[in-house]
Amino acid sequence: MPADPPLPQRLLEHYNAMPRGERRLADLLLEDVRAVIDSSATALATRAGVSKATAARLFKRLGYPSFKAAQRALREQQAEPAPDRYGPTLGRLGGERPELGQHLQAEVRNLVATIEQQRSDELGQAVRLLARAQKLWVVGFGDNYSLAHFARSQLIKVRSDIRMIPLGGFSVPEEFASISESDVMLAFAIGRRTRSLRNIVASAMQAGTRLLYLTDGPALARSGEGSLTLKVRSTGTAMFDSPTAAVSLMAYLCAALGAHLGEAAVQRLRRIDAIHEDWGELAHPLEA
Amino acid sequence: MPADPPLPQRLLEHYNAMPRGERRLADLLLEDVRAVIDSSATALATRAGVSKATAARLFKRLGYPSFKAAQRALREQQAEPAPDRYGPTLGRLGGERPELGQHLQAEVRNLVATIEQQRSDELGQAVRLLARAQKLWVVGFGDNYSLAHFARSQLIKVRSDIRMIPLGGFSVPEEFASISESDVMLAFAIGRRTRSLRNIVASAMQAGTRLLYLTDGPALARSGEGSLTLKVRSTGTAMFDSPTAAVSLMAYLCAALGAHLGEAAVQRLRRIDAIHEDWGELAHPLEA
DNA sequence: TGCTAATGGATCATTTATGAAATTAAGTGT
DNA sequence: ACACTTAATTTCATAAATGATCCATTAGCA
Repeated sequence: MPADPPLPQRLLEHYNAMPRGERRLADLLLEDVRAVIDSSATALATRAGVSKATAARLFKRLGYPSFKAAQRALREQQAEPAPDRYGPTLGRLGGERPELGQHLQAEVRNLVATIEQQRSDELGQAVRLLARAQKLWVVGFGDNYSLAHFARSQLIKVRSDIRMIPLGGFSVPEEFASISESDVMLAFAIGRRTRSLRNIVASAMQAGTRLLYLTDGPALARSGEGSLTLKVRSTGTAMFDSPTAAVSLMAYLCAALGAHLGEAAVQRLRRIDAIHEDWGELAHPLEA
Repeated sequence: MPADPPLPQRLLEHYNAMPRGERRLADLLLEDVRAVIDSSATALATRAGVSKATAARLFKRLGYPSFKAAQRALREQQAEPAPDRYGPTLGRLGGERPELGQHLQAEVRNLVATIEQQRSDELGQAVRLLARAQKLWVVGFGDNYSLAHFARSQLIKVRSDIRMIPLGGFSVPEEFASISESDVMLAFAIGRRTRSLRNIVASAMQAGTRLLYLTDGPALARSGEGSLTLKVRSTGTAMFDSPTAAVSLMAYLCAALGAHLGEAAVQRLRRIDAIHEDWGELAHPLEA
């Protein structure tokens, strides 16, 4: 019943005050608190590249009397009712704010897992897809729309001919009709997958368009020839999933595409900046 | 012509290797690079709560021969014709894919710094703002549109009466006219801030609307009564900044709002699910 | 031009952090 | 109950980090 703060919380609270070595270990734990439960202090220290002494000190700093005590406490916490998803919200109603530390912990895990899971050659292939597409179709329905919008807003800084689906209030099939074999479709399928997505993906494959498919679910079924699935993790702590890792991966891909395109991309960026500047001036020539 | 990397890049690169004091200063600079140009080393050190010596050492670590040299270099970069954010890219052109590991590290740093920087009472206040607003105006221009869209798509799952600005092809002032004192505006100001944003924020304040302002820059100027600025870090490793941390913070806020609203939110979610299901069935009753 | 104030850079004494090794505690098997 | 093993904790010498202080240089000003 004492309900001491969970580990991620404590890590956050003391993060600033930690010296380098301890921070190294803290970073590790932020990625994976379970490690404390499973591993020994020695193993932990080794994994983080610090000495056992440092590990001991960290747990003291966090307010535990010792590593052992911390481990015990955490094991107990772990054993307690495993609240999950909507259920718990119903259960612990009444304005209980979810733990920030938990959130961070989950996000970091997602991020690390997502990024580490990527195969270098696949990323390279993805970048090439994005670069060589004649037209690029960015697809995101429902909750995926924001993600798609983000992707497009970054990609358009670096190359031209990018279409968005769905577009404004326009009917999808009409827009989609102009897709061709030399195009590429970048489709987002995080969380709830809609009918529309399945339909359009199916149509695209039928049309022979190559596909770059970002999902937190299973890979594309018949992903043959040129199509590619990138998996991301989006598990959230409370109520909703979080597209953070997807955003991050997409940000990376855009940067990578920029680097890939090289001079062309840079020039495009410059042009965009110039126009921005002009417009800024034109709109309000009075501002300081 | 050597086109040395800009300050934030360097800061991130060396961040892990920095001892506590230098890190404190680095954090300050990541929030406000301009400080180097404007302030003296002494002032900087004082602001960060470290000694001059530490400041000097930091700049040495970053690869500059001295603080002065760094300041000079940065002033030049700043003064250059176009905002040369892309300079470095030009330097290492030619399809070099940016380092995945670096990206990940930077993202995690941003995340941790962003989350850790939030004050619990402010987050609580933010949630209350979101909860009590009669109407909620979600504002995001330019690159911030995706973010705003994401925010709205999550928030709408949990409460009603959320407006989006800008909306479709509609003129902003016309929409905005109906704002009232009992409303709240959630405004995103990551990266490039547009005229429109400044205008609308100014108008909102004038109208007495409370503001929740998410930014990677300086806080809102006259943030009196009820308005609130949440700072996020968005420093990217290559070419573009990354809104990852902002997305994550927003995801948290939405979850927190859900918890805050409690039963009401859960019921709303259920209703939404039900409708989804109905529609799904109705649209394609044949699918497995 | 010469004086003053301020700023940056370097030095060094002090504090703090760190790992190797010694010590203690907790098991394990006999 | 007794070695014996293994892991945690403490100790301590060393290394690193830090800030106060001093000196040199520059900028501002009369």
